[in-house]
Amino acid sequence: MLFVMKTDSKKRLTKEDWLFAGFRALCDGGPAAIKAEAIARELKTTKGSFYWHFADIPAFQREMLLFWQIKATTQLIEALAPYDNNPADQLYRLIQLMIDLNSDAYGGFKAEPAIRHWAIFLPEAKQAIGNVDRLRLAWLRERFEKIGQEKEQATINAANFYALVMGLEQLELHSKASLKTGLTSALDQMLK
Amino acid sequence: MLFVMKTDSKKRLTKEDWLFAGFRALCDGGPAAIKAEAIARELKTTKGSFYWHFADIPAFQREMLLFWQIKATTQLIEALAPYDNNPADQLYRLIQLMIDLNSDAYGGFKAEPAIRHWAIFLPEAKQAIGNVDRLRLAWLRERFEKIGQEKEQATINAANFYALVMGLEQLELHSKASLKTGLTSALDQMLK
DNA sequence: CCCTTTACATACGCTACCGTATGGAAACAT
DNA sequence: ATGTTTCCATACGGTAGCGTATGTAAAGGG
Repeated sequence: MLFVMKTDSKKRLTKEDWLFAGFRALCDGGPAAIKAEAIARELKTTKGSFYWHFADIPAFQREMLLFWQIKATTQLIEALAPYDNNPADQLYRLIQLMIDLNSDAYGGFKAEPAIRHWAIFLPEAKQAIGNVDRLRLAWLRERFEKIGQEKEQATINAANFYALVMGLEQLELHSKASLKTGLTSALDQMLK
Repeated sequence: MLFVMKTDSKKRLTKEDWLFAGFRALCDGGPAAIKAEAIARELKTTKGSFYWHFADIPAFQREMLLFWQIKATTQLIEALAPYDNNPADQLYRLIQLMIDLNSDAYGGFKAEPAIRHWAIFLPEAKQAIGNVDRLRLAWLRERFEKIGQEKEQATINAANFYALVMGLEQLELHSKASLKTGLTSALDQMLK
């Protein structure tokens, strides 16, 4: 059997198993749901395992954030690297990517809104989000500049485009279709 | 003495006192900080008071959401009603209003981001946010239509403008100045 | 096959919060 | 003043989570 179940038929757990379970908890219960005993029950084990893999809850949270941070920065940028010679195309492709990612990413959970929320109150999370945002914004700004915009306008458009995606993501009054038309419309306006 | 302190020199508390304290707790500790005993300490009283004014925590949360919902819907719309004959002007004025509101609103706390993220996990909050969003979006769409845009484009622009504000609000990489130039730039593009 | 390392189970004391019960003080009416 | 209502304090039992300590089973090297 090549494709084994992730949750079942495995006696010993890895750190990653715990981290994934942590993201699941975060996503459907919020930051307050990141609790050793509760997640242990979900994994059908005990917190003995948790305290073996992690020193304590804060350490666990730090590992979660680090894990996410890496994924969140490399993922999109790598996926769009092949089209690096056509920046405008990259931006339009990005829209579709965000939409797909938003519905089902990271092996079954979309963590970004939850983490962004988490960041309001946990300084560690705030820093993680900050890093990710800066990196993505720099990438976006680069595209707008490559297209030929002045630095100032490119910066504004990058921030606006990014903020728009973040905003639409949480409004949740979007069908996938209307989300795409909205973003496309905005991007059209930005590219004059 | 006309302007007395809100927090001090008052022996008996009102429901509103508790609600305000609840918002303060929400804003700097997150939804998990909405706890009867903790807030009671903050108010230098005991939870006896809490359980006299409110049945339990969920009831308290519902009252918080109701309170906020009313403020959040009436506040901006009323403030802009005087300029109802010039929709474009209203939109540009709205930008300044949002900026001011974002820095210090509702008597010292800016609750919206916290509530918006609260909404991810608490259905009651989700509904409150939904109501507010719908009402604001309808108002925005009306402006764009009055300016002369087709219904479809007006709907898109309303959603995009609103989402942009929400997104920029949480990016927190904005000075007040850059926030204004960003929003103004986007609005310029939307009004062709 | 034994023995060390790795991974988990169980039990414990501790703290923080919930919601209830009940007593009592302060404000108000008459 | 006295009774009533309004508001708060205190004490209680219960639950849930944290982190520690210690026992124990499963892998893997020699």
